[in-house]
Amino acid sequence: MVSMKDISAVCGVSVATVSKALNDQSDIGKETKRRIRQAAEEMGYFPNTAAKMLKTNRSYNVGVLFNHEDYSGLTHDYYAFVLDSLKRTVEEKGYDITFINTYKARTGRTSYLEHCRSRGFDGIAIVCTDFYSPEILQLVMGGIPTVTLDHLFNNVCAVMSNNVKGMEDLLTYVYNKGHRKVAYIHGADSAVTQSRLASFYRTAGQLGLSIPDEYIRMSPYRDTKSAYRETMWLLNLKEPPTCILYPDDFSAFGGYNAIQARGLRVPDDISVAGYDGIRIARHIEPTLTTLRQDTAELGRRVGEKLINLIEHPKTTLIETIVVEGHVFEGNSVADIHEGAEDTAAKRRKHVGTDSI
Amino acid sequence: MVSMKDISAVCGVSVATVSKALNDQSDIGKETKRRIRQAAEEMGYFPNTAAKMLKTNRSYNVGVLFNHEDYSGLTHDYYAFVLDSLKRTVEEKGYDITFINTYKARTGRTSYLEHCRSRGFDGIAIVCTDFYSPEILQLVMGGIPTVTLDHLFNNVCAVMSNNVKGMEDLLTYVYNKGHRKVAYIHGADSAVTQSRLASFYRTAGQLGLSIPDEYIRMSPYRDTKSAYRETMWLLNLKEPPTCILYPDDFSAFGGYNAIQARGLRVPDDISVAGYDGIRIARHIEPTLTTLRQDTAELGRRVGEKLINLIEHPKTTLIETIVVEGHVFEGNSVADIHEGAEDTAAKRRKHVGTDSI
DNA sequence: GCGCATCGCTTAATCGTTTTCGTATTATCA
DNA sequence: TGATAATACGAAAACGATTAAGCGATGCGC
Repeated sequence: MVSMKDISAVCGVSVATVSKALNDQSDIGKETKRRIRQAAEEMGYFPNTAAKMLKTNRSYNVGVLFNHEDYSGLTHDYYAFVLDSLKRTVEEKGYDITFINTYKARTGRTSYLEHCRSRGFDGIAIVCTDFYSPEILQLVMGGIPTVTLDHLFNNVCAVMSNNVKGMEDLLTYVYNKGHRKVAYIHGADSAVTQSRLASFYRTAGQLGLSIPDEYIRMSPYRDTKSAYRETMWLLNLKEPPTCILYPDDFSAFGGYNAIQARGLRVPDDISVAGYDGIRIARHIEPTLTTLRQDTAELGRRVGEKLINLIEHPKTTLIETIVVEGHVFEGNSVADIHEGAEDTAAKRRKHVGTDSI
Repeated sequence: MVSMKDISAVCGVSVATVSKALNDQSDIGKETKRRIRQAAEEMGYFPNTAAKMLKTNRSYNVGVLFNHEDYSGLTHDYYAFVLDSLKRTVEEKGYDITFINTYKARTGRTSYLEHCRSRGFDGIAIVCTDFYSPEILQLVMGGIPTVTLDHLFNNVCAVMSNNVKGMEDLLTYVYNKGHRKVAYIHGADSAVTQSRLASFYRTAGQLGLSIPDEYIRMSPYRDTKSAYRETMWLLNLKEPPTCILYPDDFSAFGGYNAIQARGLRVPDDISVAGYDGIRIARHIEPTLTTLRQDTAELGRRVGEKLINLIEHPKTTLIETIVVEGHVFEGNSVADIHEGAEDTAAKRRKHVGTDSI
């Protein structure tokens, strides 16, 4: 490990001079600077981050919180894509990403905040966790620049996918396709679920849709089995819906299965829409119509905001950034307008009809 | 940020004593140790990792290389699950995970190795990257304890999914279901592809299967469009296969689509098998029969090996660890034994038959 | 020629730890 | 009692960088 001292010895200058030359400070002669930089290059010098950190209190490292009880968000398409984009964004600016955790084999369990302070993270991004745990509250109050994803704390920057607009767009899309009997299987209770559900009701009202209570069901996120059951329940109604909205794309596939098991077809017999826009949804037939959240943009905005907070703490606004999604039009929602030569009919003609 | 100096002042001892007390060294009085630890607790002390690192040359931080040109492995189910497991494993032992990258906004681009040395990683896991780049070679030769996933370097520990056994099991499974005309769409050239392909040929030979050249096709990993085309090509053969093996599960779904577009059904008309065992494959009907790789075990073994290398460099074997997968039996492969009351027939009866 | 900036570099302190070596105190034993 | 050993603690150097302050040399205006 060649250090500045080694370079200073070789070049016959002091370490201070080396430091300044390498950091491109102004009070070093041109020629000296060149000599030093060349020597550093030749000797294979690279700065010791720990020493730099100790001295400057800057780590150029941001912590990312990404824990869930049972599974880490890594295995969740939505979060993984956001993280991927976040990673690119901060790396381009010279920051590294380290996962925040709570283990400490040698000293026993530590809190998230202690972990972050120990590591000297310049900032933290809270992407996926149980936002209601007191430890998280302690963390966001800890004074380290912080950005959260899809959750709002007082006085903390947040980047949120626009769930209100998203649900509005999705329901409106379905409405415009002629659907009047729309069921919504929503996810387990959370801030996100609340927004979507409220938006669903509001939009339904605006569109003049009347939604019977039995059309609103609950199924935990990403639980295909449960979505299957709820779908069956809806299909068994005296007056089943013509379209079902799901908490997420995974669940929508659970719906596909139930519908198929009943000998029905998507979208010919019943329409389905998901939420998220995970990759696979575009590769399975019938491709899923879903509200595609802009994960690339979400991650980018989290990263940019965080770095702004770090580098310009005074002038950076504490704000909530809202990122829009859009309806990805697959072919899981049929156009059922009166007499419409709809896709379902076209398909039926093409493939030949069977059951029902 | 309360430091040891603060504690020493409060307790009326030297910082050396504080350090020893906190590190549970033997040459400190019982009572003093208690006092110091209590004070540290009350004052909210936590060690400054940078200072510790500088002094001890240990970071308790491992670097993970996880880059691909176009997408990071994060968005890839297989790698994401491995990383998830790796993360748990090392965190339990008190290590953090930081992504290795190659940006350095302030000093220009750096090599992977420089980045690792700068950060002082105790070890590195190379999970997903272009193993043939010279920079990777430089990295693994850099003298930092290293474990690679699914790639073999000289004198470097590796954890490998058993592709030979995997393909053997999968093909044998398909054979046992009665299939004699088996096509294999393999992935783009790589060590992994080579193993699987070789194993495919060898196993076919052992089973007495003759595989016409036209049954062997190539399609890049996870490219559903390409898999679609290749599937079409196979279906257009004078004598199409009864079963198609795909490079991965994503591609298999591309196959599903082609088969469906032809008005055929999986598995009634043609059987399909994937590779990987990504989560969604178990939630789409017909559920995909696939070689499920044991991502949890793979990640765990990478983590354990790496920490052993770090903590016991002398006594830890440089070896290749092979992890077995297993055939996950979905219902995408039909039993086509002569006269078998197979699932396909059952399904046909149940659902009612249509086209073809 | 004198005062004063400017330039280019050095000295030395500092960040928060760890660790070696030394020393004062007490205990042990012949 | 005096020598020795064990115990408990402190002083100080070191890790590798940054940075404020200082200082000699040069150039410039008057």
